[in-house]
Order: sequence, then structure tokens, then C-alpha cells
Amino acid sequence: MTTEKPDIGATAKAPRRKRRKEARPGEIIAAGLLEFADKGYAATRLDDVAKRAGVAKGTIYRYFDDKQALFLAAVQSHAVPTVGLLEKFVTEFDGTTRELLNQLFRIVHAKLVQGDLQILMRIIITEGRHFPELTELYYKEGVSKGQAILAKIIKRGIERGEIRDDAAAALPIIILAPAIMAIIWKMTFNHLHPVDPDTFFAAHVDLVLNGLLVHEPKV
Amino acid sequence: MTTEKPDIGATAKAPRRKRRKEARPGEIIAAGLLEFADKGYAATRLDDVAKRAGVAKGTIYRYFDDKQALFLAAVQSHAVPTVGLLEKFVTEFDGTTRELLNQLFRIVHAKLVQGDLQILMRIIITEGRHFPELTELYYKEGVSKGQAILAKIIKRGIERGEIRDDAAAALPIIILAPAIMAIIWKMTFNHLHPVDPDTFFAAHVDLVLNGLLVHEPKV
DNA sequence: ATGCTTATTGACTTAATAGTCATTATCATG
DNA sequence: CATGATAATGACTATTAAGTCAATAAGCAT
Repeated sequence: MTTEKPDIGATAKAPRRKRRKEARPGEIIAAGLLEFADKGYAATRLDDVAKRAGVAKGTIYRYFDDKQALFLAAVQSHAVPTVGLLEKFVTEFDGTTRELLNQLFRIVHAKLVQGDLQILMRIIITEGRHFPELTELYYKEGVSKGQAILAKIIKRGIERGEIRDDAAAALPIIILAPAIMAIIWKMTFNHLHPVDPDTFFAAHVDLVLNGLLVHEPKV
Repeated sequence: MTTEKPDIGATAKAPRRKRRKEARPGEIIAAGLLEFADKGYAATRLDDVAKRAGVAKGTIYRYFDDKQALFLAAVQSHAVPTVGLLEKFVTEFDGTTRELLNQLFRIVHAKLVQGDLQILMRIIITEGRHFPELTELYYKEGVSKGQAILAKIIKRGIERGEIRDDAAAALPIIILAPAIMAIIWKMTFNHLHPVDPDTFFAAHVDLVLNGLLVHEPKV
């Protein structure tokens, strides 16, 4: 508290003020995202965001109109490039459906469940109701495209005779349900009952590919 | 706004004040629960809760120490009798695992996804992080017991030769993942892309029981 | 009816924080 | 080195909502 904050990678010897028109918005956004994710929109104080970003509160208002503008900027800054990546991956893939899903789930768990997008998921889930435009944005950019990819995988699988006819066709996103559950679990109960990420992943793959039941040859 | 609020089931003809020591706490709790679920803890105003409950703000403080006490009382008032019910149901059931899970999922969807417990799920998911004691309570009363029930079902299924050896044994709760996904979907995207409850239910049953893949007799 | 207890009220006080702005410090430029 | 432009500051104001309490009135007891 009493120590000067370390000037990360700065060459000068820490003047008490620093003009950094370029770097500031990004730093404020990063700080804001963390605070919003931690406390929720209503409960985060801009003073805390400022402190975390290493600026005074007034500085925030040089770059953002108000608290909501900062919030929207913060959430939107985390674009959704992962979806585009997945799209390409799926289109070009030519192995078995089993392998395709295995890889897909691996990426989803790495990015959404464990990775940096997890924080975004939490915000959408907890604050989405209060920011309809935001939910809509993420629905359009992320969810609906994701669904299209899943639908394509399922169609492909059915055509190749690897996926049961019509399985999950009415609700493709259900094959990601275990990943969503993992996110919720991490958000809420993981500290009381820690679950290993690999356990989530393995259970996901196993359940979705094979289901629960013993499969006897149809008589 | 200008009309008198209808006095629900009252016999007297609406005096401007009414003394109802017994009924008040429950009404305030009910109103609070709705407001908290809708706005989130930080953003709900006790004036709104009071208005919804048909009392003055001061009255809230006769029955609850402060906002947080009301919140905790509201959430805890929705006890978790469903779990006990499930426990009995599962213990006494003696049909096939397929039928058992079908019934179980039906209850879960009726109560958790669509029913009155949905509101509680939303609160735990969105506010749990800020109220550790609450999360702990629900973990102990609801989640851990629910997990035990699921574990029992799986064990039973394996013993009866109906469930694949070790399937979901490491993470029993995963068989409810589609229901959890349904809750999240309803919370966030349902207004943009409505999904029929039966679709959720059917997809849940189908995925968990059968998985995605075509099951050829093992060669 | 009369009086007494206390549930209820809502105006008031207090606390917290979003948002403002006059002042100050930094730095590019000549 | 002096100077103008402006990024940054933080004390200040405005606003909102939690929490208080003296006054009021419902309804019970006598």
C-alpha cells in the first residue's frame, strides 16, 4: 500500500504522473473487466477500477462516458475470434466424428472452461439480463455461429453413418452441455468440491459420445 | 399505479394500514425473492421490495435486521424438499435404469428448469460468489445430496448391467448437465431464441441414455 | 366505549459512490 | 529553455438508496 506501484516495463524512473494516451484505455478496460467479473456490475466501484488500473478516477472519464460505457467496452474488447477458428477447424477436418468431437471439446474446455473466455462467460451469465444489447451481441457473434458449427458436425456425422439418426439434431448445443455445467461448477461450487479439469473433459467426451447405457446389438 | 392494490383474500375492506404480524414476513420474503432474482442483490432497492410487498420500507426493518438478512431469509425460505423427495423416489424405484432416469429427468426439468426452484438456481448462480455461506448451505443441503443420489443410480445401473462400466462414475452430476444448460439458456438467450421445454427434456434423455454415436455390436 | 400496546408508516439522516471540473504536471515543439 | 496544449489528478457535488425513528393508528383488553 505504501510502496510505489511498480512501473511495468517503464524506462523512466516513475514520475508521479505519466501521460500515456495510447496505453490507458486498454489498461482501464483490463482492470474493469476483472472488477466487473469479480464483483458484478452494480457492486464494482470505479475507484477500485481506477486503483487497479493505476490511474485516478477522473482519468477513466477522459476515455469513457460513464460506468456503463466502460463495462460495454470491456466486454466487447474480448471479441470472439475462437468461433472463427473453430469454423475453419471443423470445415477442414476429415477424420472420424469421434476424433472431431474429441478435438472440439478439447478446444472448448481449454478456451471457455479454463481459458480467458471463462471470465466472459461468467459476465454474460450473471449480467446478461441487465444488458440486453450485450447478450444480443454475444448471441449473434458467438452462440448462433457456434450452433451452426455444431449442427454441421452432427449433419456430417449422420451422413457418414457415425451419429445416430436425428440424435441431438433438434438441439445441437446440447452436446456442449457438460462444458457449460463445468463453467457453472467452477463459478459456484469448485471451492467447496474441487473437480479436476481433466475429469470434466473426460466425462464430457465419454457421455456425449457413448451415453450411459450398455449398448447391445439390436436384436 | 393510481388504483388501490387489491387485497388478496382479505375479508376487511382495505384500511390504509393493516396489522398482520404473522403474514408480513412471508409476504416481504416473497417480494424480496422476486426482486433479488430479477435485479440481483446489489441492484434491488428495498423501496421496491416494500412496494411489491404492499408495505412501507420501515416495516421491512421490523422483521429483518438489514438488506442482507432479508436476502438470506428469502433464499433460505425456499428449502430443498425436492431432494428428499428424489431420495425416496430413487430408493423405492425398481424398474429399469432407462425408466428411472426418464422419470428423474422429468422431475428435475419440472422443478429446477421450469418450476419454482428455477428462481433459486438463478440466484445461486449469479449471487453465490458474493454470499459464501449461502453457497455452502445449498451445496450441503442440495448439491451434495443430489450427487449422492445420482451416484447411487449409477452404481445400481452398473450392477444391473444396464449402465456401461464406470460411465459417469467419476462425475455423476454430469448426467444433469443438459438440465443445467437449459437453465442457463432460459436465463440468458431464451428470449432471442426460444426453445420448447419438451425439446430440452427430450434431448436430455436421448443424449444421456444413448450418447451420440451409432453403436455397432462390438466385433 | 376507553385506553393501551405495538405494528406500521414515511419523512429524515447517513453513507456510499457516480460523475464533474478547476488545478496541476507532463511533454512536444520551436 | 520557455511555452502552449492537454493528459491526469483528486477534491468536490449530486444523487441514490440503506437504515432510523418519532408520530400514528389498528385492534385487543377491560
